Amino acid sequence: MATPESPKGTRITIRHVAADSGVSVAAVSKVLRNAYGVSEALRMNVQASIEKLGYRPSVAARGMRGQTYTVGILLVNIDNPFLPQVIDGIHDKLAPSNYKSMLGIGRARLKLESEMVLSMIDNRMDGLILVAPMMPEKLLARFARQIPMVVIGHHEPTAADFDTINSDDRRGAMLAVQALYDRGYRDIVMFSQEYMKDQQHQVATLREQGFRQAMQDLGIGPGIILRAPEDEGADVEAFRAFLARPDRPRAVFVWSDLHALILLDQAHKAGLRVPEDLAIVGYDNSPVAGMSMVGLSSVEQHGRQLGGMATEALLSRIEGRKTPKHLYVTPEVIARSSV
Amino acid sequence: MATPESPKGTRITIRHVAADSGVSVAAVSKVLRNAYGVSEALRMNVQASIEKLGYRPSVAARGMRGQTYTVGILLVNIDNPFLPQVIDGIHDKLAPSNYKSMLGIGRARLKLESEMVLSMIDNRMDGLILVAPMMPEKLLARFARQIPMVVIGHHEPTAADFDTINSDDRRGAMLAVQALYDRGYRDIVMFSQEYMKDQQHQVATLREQGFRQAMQDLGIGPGIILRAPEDEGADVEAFRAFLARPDRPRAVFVWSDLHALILLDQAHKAGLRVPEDLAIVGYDNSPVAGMSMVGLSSVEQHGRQLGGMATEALLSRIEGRKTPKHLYVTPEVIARSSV
DNA sequence: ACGGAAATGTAGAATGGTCTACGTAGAACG
DNA sequence: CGTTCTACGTAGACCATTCTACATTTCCGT
Repeated sequence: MATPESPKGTRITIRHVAADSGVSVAAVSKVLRNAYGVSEALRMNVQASIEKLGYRPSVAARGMRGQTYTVGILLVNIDNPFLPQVIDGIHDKLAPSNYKSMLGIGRARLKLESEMVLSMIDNRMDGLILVAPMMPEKLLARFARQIPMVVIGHHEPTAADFDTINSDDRRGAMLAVQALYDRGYRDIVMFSQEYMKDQQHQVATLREQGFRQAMQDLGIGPGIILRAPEDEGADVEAFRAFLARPDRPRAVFVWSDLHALILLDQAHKAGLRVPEDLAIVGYDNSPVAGMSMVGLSSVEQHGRQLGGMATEALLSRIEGRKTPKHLYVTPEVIARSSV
Repeated sequence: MATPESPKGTRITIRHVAADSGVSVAAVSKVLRNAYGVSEALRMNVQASIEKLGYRPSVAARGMRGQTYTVGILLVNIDNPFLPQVIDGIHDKLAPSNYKSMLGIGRARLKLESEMVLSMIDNRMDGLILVAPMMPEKLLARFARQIPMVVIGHHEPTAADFDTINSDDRRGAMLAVQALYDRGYRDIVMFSQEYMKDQQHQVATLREQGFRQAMQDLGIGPGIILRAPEDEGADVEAFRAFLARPDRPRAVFVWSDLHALILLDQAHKAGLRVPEDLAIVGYDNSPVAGMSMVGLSSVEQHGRQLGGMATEALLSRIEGRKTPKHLYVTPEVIARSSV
């Protein structure tokens, strides 16, 4: 199992293996790729040499003609609590295959994000999974034409060149409103993502639609949507101002746990009782939400499942599938002490 | 700025650039690498063609002979709150250089961890930063002989083939004890990592040493160290049992916030008042700790700085430095309502 | 104006695999 | 027993770059 020392400081290549097992280089290559036309005897023979010499194929060399057996995963950023589950889901599905994964972090910046994708293409990766990317459909489509691609957490239901796997965000928002309604709340507002161009297919937008829909269906108003700025500090200020309003509604649906937690924190600091003075429902069901002193109600997205489905889609796409898939997972409200 | 469509579905290579600008392939290569022996005129000419054609060098092909300008970052796992800061620190220092980064996740499993490192070597990356790796010194050293390497969050002060960048964990533990002492606590225990072989240089071990040292220096006993099992569920049970003990000490220093938060959660569930019935200090100063309803005191490791220093070390090592560096950053206690 | 050094550019091998085309041996078939 | 087919294996081109020589030009000081 351990990696033997390379004998002479020089790396072991496919040629060494071929020499050791007394076959051609091409034959070894075939064994490595499980390609057609190798007898069991040859395979065993070559495998033995590979183990003996501790040979590992160079991904770089492979990439020049064939596959690299590496898939790239692009994350919006590293601290979103939604991500670990998704990644676990991906890794679990990837483990039995002989594919590896490499991650890139977009840091929620468009330029960095596309820079990372390009870099993954430069690395000749076999396919990409983008998690909650910020880039517009046009850019996604352009990249997708160069490499098999699956997108999680970004709605693009008519995209022809890549697959999308999403939680049903409209549904999730509706469930959140329903949960508040069931507990007697009627004056409900939503805190959503800061407005940005090109966001018609962002998850936040879908959640806004679900929110409005539910409010209307239940006959409790048009559904007022507020937006806090994204910058550190400004968001806190916005929440504080909201909490200080004399006409403050008694219930809030926040588009992400990250922000819901800040709101909850501020409410706590302002001496408000939760849920008596203010009820809150977040989105993501992050681990922190479950702590007893936090008790934030939240919408569970089943990230692990999303990751698994995305991986299956990607692998089949690498195998050659061209027709796009656009799949959804139904979310679920986890009610805690904040409602 | 936008990437132009590749003209014929076939990728643009250095040859196209050479043809377009009317120079040799080697000349273009020189421009790309900022190599010696290119006139300003040539450089401008070639650069223009590169922009015009939207050429991007293939990392895979580069890896076959030269550098890939990619550094690999290996993380223990994805949900440790200590990591985002470190990664930000790395990225900030990497941004001005023309290096890119790719991440791998070890999922706290030794086999997976070394598998990832090997994979990064197979990818011909130029260097590696390992964050809190689990693997023993011997394995680290073996890898370090194959690729420039810097390790964060793993003490190996005598390692000859790689650098280590660490928070001064002994010091951090001592500061934590001191903080509790200053507030009048005398019966202090430590919750540390589950015992594992080969851990003499793990951060937890150093923190244990610091804890014992401080307890002795202050003359308040030998310093009792408890260990909770790592598995989900069992740890909760262990904490609950601890809290139920009739002779339970009034103050606890926990080796990581991840566990401190679980303890705090259980204390809260058990109806204990913090800090009146139980004082807690954690380690990592994770964002959650700062929330007002959590208020966990914790030791700040200055992860961003660690990441930055590691990156500088790695780049100089890639440039050819061989003599090892072993650097430390002094931590700091952030006192909150839990003490 | 001359000769050596420095600056600039080029040709072609090298890198470590994969893939296409093809040769060969044995099996099946008539 | 000859023919065809199939399974197995091989030779050699190929991928996109870097790097090592080397050739050519320019620059200077004398």
